[in-house]
Amino acid sequence: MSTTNVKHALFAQFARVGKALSNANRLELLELLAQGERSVDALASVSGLSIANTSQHLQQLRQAGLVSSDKQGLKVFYRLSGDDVINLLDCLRAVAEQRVAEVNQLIATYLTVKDNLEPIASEELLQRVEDGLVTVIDVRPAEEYDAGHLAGAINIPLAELEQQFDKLEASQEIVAYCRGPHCVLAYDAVARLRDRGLLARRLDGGYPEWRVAGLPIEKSVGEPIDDALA
Amino acid sequence: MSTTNVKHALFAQFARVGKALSNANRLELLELLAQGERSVDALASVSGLSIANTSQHLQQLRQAGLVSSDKQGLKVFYRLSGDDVINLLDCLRAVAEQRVAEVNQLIATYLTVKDNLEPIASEELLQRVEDGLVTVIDVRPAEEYDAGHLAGAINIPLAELEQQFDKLEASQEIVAYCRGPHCVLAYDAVARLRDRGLLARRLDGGYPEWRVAGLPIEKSVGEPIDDALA
DNA sequence: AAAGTATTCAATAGAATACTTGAATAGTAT
DNA sequence: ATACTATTCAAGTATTCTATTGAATACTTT
Repeated sequence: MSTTNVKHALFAQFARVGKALSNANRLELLELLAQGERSVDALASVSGLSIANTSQHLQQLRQAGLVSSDKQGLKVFYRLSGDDVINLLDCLRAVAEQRVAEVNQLIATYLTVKDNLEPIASEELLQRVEDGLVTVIDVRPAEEYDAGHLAGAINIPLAELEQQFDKLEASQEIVAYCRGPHCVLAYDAVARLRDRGLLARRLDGGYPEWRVAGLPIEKSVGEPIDDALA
Repeated sequence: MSTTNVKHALFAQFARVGKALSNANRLELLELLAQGERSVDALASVSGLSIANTSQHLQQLRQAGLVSSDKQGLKVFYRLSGDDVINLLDCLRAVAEQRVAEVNQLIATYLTVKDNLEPIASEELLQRVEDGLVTVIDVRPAEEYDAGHLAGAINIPLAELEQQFDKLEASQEIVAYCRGPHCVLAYDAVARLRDRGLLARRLDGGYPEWRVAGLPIEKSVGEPIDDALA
């Protein structure tokens, strides 16, 4: 193989990974898998895709090396093949946020809450948690919380936010987080909390970023995410 | 727009960036642009693509926000729209290297030179350059060297390596670098130098990574890369 | 063994992509 | 003005991708 061909072959392999990232549904599946491993039908029901379609996208992701799978009994569980995949996704999001005008427009129009809503950084949050100054809420579905969450966070799925106001102390600042840097759940939660007069902010990043950074986490169960628990 | 639609719209925007990374030729163009800005026909002739094809790929990259362009006289010059794009490309390469078996096979079969050929890290190289312990050679074409290179590096394009052995001191270690982490030029140069009995290593990363890391660089001219100089 | 469940496979239609060719545009030089 | 150059546009073809449908496979439970 000539030098030029090696170069082309290498670019072609890199392009396989790029291709895996070129479809919105696959990106959503990757974000879901970043929360923890899941079976095909769990992924299908959460993402809203058909089972067959989900299966095919997962196989493409596997061929690109981004996810791995194994069969446990009847079900096949998929997971990200490494933390470097989470980094890659965050790089992709960062570039898109920086460069694609529509992203900022979407965020500005539908997600941003007014005034002082800069997200809080991980290190700062960690400090304030240790000092007991904030209440951290995880607004993801219960099964994702169970698969792993920030140490000290309580789970209030977005759907139950209104009913569980009593869990929150009005005097303390509240920090909400969810699946990742642009996950709508946390934006939504913060907006609702602020509507009720609470001091609320969003964590800059979600559970996967926190975990990859080596910050403290807890797990309720050691099991894969199972939507039947929801 | 509902919350779910916002989420899908965001993933769709991220996917636009992924799509830009899904083609080997576009990745090659991005690597070339990481060396410095260039006109369409310079990119076409270096990459071996037709002019029209190159132009169309560049427009896709521009729509994804990865490159920007402006017309100077007759020519249109393209450049990466930010250093975060270089980071994204490195993330992509790193994941591919880690996860796609074929990448390692290509590297192992065609690029790796035997024994102690671990690449040298940027910080280590910087130290050794300051101590005068190494000769750093830039094996890219002269026009890329002119557009920017590691401070203190001398330019010996790969094609001229054999003729320019006299520039190298046999007693000193030689470090070669080129366009990026998997650029074949540096692998090739190191292999040839070692064949001649010189102590040669490869820099871990290329000029773009060095520059983005904030390490010292030099420029011969402030101009875009023009292949007519070659 | 038979029935049931989870996943994958296979076939398909419609859309998108890559590359080529030749024409159109915008700027430069004579 | 005219010729020239660099790039983009437009059209066409072969290929690839997405999502759907229904069948096939593999494992579990009864």
